Formats: sequence, structure tokens, C-alpha cells
Amino acid sequence: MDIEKLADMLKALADPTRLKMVAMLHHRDCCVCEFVPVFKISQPAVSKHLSRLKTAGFVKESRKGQWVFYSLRRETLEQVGLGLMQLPDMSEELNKLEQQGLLVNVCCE
Amino acid sequence: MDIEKLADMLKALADPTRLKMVAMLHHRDCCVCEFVPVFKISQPAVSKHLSRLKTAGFVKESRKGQWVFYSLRRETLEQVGLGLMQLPDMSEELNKLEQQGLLVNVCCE
DNA sequence: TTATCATATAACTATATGGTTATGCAAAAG
DNA sequence: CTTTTGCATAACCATATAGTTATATGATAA
Repeated sequence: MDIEKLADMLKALADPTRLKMVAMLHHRDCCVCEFVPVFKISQPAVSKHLSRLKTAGFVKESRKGQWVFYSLRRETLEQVGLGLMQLPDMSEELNKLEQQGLLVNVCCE
Repeated sequence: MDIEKLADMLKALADPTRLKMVAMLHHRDCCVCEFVPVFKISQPAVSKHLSRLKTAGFVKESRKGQWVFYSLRRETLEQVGLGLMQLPDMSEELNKLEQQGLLVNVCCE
């Protein structure tokens, strides 16, 4: 995965409120008005957090009558886990450093 | 793992520069002055990123003469991966909602 | 000792982030 | 049709974040 994309997905998760939202959605789909009393923040704040999670691909929404329910896209969470285990190869950057003589060589280590 | 702690660790990773630093350290220990030409940011900026990674437990430092080399703490990365797979149980929060009659029940779904 | 190099920290700045209130719209209820 | 409920968006504000330059410190070189 592109490292900029991975960083953006991590940023979407890197907030206690959004992490707890994901944990709740692990149990059960939830609608916006159910999150409000749990986190004790305003409804627009909840909507913005869910929008952030949606943009990053962690949740999808579906309207049920007057409610909008959010559900977890578990495969996206797995992608992030995999992405962390398989970080992109940076050896080219290190090779460039070596060609420019910018690698530090410590004697007697 | 505590969800606040996990969020904080994710925040430390959720930056393209720091993610690339971790990827580089996956190959080889690096000192501060090696990162500077790779990321084209100032030396203090590099130091601050490394300090953030260190506080979160992702790297450790060791002085080698005049240089300070940073190395990866791979077990911390694994902890984060595990933490994402085993998010804390939020069923208690859902039970509270149910007791308060705040769970939405959609008919005919 | 003095000068230089590598690094860390302090002070500052611009932008990102997470919250708020106000408001508009869609769906359900009266 | 009118009112109410649930949600999203806009505008705004305070704090966090990521960069900068200036400077202090520790280790090496002269």
C-alpha cells in the first residue's frame, strides 16, 4: 500500500473516540444517535468522526428509515494491520545516501 | 492495551515522514544526520519526529561517538498490530444504552 | 584550548484537528 | 400540510501539530 495512504488511514484511527467507535461497530452496527450519549459530544461531532472513518474506508453507511446506520468494513482494518507488517522497501533511499557518501560508518562498533 | 494508549501510538505512526523513518529503520539503524537529506527537512524537525517515535516506544537510541543512532523496537510495532485486531470490548457501553432505552430498534429490517 | 560536527531544545508560525452552535434537508409522525 | 426527529454541513474557535530559525551541549578534530 502507498505510504501516504497508510499514514492517512492510521490518522483516521489515531483518535480515542474513533477507535472506540470502531470497537463498538465490531459488536453491532450503530446509528449516529446511539454514539452521541456514549461519547458525550454533540451530534455534529459524531457525524464528523464517522465521516472521517468513512472517507478512510473503515465504515460504510446505510439509511434505515430516518436513521443512518454505520457498519464496519473489517477488510480495511486488516489492510492496515498488513500494511504495518509490510512497510514499503526504503533500500533505494539508503542506496542514494550511500552513493552520495552520506551514510555514516562507525568504526569499531 | 488501553485504547488511549493505542490511539497515541497510532498517532505517532500516522505521519508519512515517521512511517518512512520506521520503514528505513526496518532495513538498518540510522542516525539523525542520515535522515535529513532523505526527507529534506531541517535537523531539528528530524529530531522531533524521532523523539515522538521514541516516546511512543517505536525506537530506541544509542550514542556511537558523536552520532546518535536510532533502532527499531519491532515488538512495539507488533503490539500495535495486535491491538488493532483485539480492540477492547465495548459491549458494556451498548448494554448501558439498552438500559437507558437509547438503542434504536429498526422494524422490518 | 579552540573549533567543528551532530544532536536536542526553545521559541515561534502556519496549518490541521476536534470541538461547538446554527441551519438545512429527508423521513416519520400528527 | 405541519411538526418533529435524525443527520450532515457550514462557520467558527481553541488546541495540537509539523515546520522553521536560533542556540546550547557533548564529542571529536585541530
